[in-house]
Amino acid sequence: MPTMFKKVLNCPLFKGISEQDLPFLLSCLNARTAVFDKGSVVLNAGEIWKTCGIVIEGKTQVFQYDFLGSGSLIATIKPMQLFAEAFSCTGISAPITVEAAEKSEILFLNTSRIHTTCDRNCAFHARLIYNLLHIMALKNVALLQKIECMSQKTTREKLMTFLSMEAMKNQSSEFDIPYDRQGLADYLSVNRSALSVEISRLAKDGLIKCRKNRFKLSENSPRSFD
Amino acid sequence: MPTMFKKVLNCPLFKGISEQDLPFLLSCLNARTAVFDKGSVVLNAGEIWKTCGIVIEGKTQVFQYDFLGSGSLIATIKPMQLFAEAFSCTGISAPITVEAAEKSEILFLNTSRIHTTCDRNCAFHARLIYNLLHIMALKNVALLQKIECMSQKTTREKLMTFLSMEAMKNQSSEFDIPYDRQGLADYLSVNRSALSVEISRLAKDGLIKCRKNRFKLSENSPRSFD
DNA sequence: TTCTTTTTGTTGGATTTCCAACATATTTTT
DNA sequence: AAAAATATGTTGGAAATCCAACAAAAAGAA
Repeated sequence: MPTMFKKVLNCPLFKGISEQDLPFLLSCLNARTAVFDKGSVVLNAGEIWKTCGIVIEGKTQVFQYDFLGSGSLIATIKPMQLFAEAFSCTGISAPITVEAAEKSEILFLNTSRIHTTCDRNCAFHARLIYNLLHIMALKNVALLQKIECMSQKTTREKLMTFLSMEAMKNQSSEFDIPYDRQGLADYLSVNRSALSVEISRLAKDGLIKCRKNRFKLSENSPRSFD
Repeated sequence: MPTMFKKVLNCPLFKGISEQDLPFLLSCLNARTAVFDKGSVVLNAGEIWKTCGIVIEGKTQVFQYDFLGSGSLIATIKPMQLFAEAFSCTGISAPITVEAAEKSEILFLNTSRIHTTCDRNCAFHARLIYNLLHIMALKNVALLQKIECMSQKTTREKLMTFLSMEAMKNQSSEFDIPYDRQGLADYLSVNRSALSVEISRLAKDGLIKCRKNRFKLSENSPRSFD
């Protein structure tokens, strides 16, 4: 456990929390850890989930099973990332299943203990609430951006919308994207080969330059960010 | 102002707050109201926004302007609904523009005052934080559901995913949807006429029954909820 | 009611995407 | 360095979507 303390301080949820406060805080949040073998189920769809999870070590994957029973990968949760925080806040039954993609150690926190100020009225509690709000707000923005990309009509527009956003984030017309081709295709919800075709076409039309994961929007592109 | 007090108590953000506490709370949150004429801009894209807004009366619309400068409607905000709460929590510059669709009265609240416990350590503050977390979590879930629908490959799958979710929410295989055909087409990001075709086809195939906005999933449909 | 306006359904052709199959390039392993 | 594995680019036909135009139905106004 103590070895885990130092790691967990890097989690955005505990940003600004000092190392000596952490043990109190974790007991306050009813924290418990568990280790899951590769392929085992961490959270089953349909359950009412009162805790959020933080991946300490390993990797878990979030699946959504549709009405036909076939599952699609929604997200991959890496160390220090949260999952199920939204569902545990709403009290609805989880529409997702979480599985360990490899042997993983998970830290579970009672979500309601985060926003319920405890008797001890600890100072770090306010910071924790701020952090959780911040994380949820960021996820919200990220989801909105994905929707904005996906709702474009053509693959070309989806791609340009995505690249414009990335340029904006990086404050530069030249930047690396965090996906490989298949990953980007999944994110934009288009066919991989169709995506490759469109990247080539945009390059041929002089709107972008692209080498591997590095893109550059041309100056004559509708908006540039130099 | 006092006439507005009673109305605002119905806003989910103030759920559980008593009428006599409200004035203190509003001053705590640096509340101010403003009236916007039809067509005027409430919030301009690019600004760093420190407040969230609540529509008291009227209607506002949220637009997202893409890299070509053409805007698409993201959401319509009706009385007692919040907007810009996610952006004001993150501190990023707003990627959206909010306009008054009709003459509207807006209540602005300093978001940071919500999660920063004030000196007075007021009891209702905890409730407010809980409410804000709940609202953001619900939005998060709603966005995830929209993404799940949109990421289906075919119009038929998009539609069935949406209808299954609605059936789940209503705990029944028969339910009303909150969109007309054009609205549903926009939500799923498909062509309206293609949507109509698919609804007819699903009905012909016996998977659903549909009359106006009322749908019924058939018993032989992959999942039913009776 | 009748007329007008709005919403929804239907059709066919143009356009776009998907998909499988394969070529080429890049990375990793031996 | 060679071989294997993985990632990316390219092609053409099949399938799905878009789109405009119009028909039918429903809702609202006169």
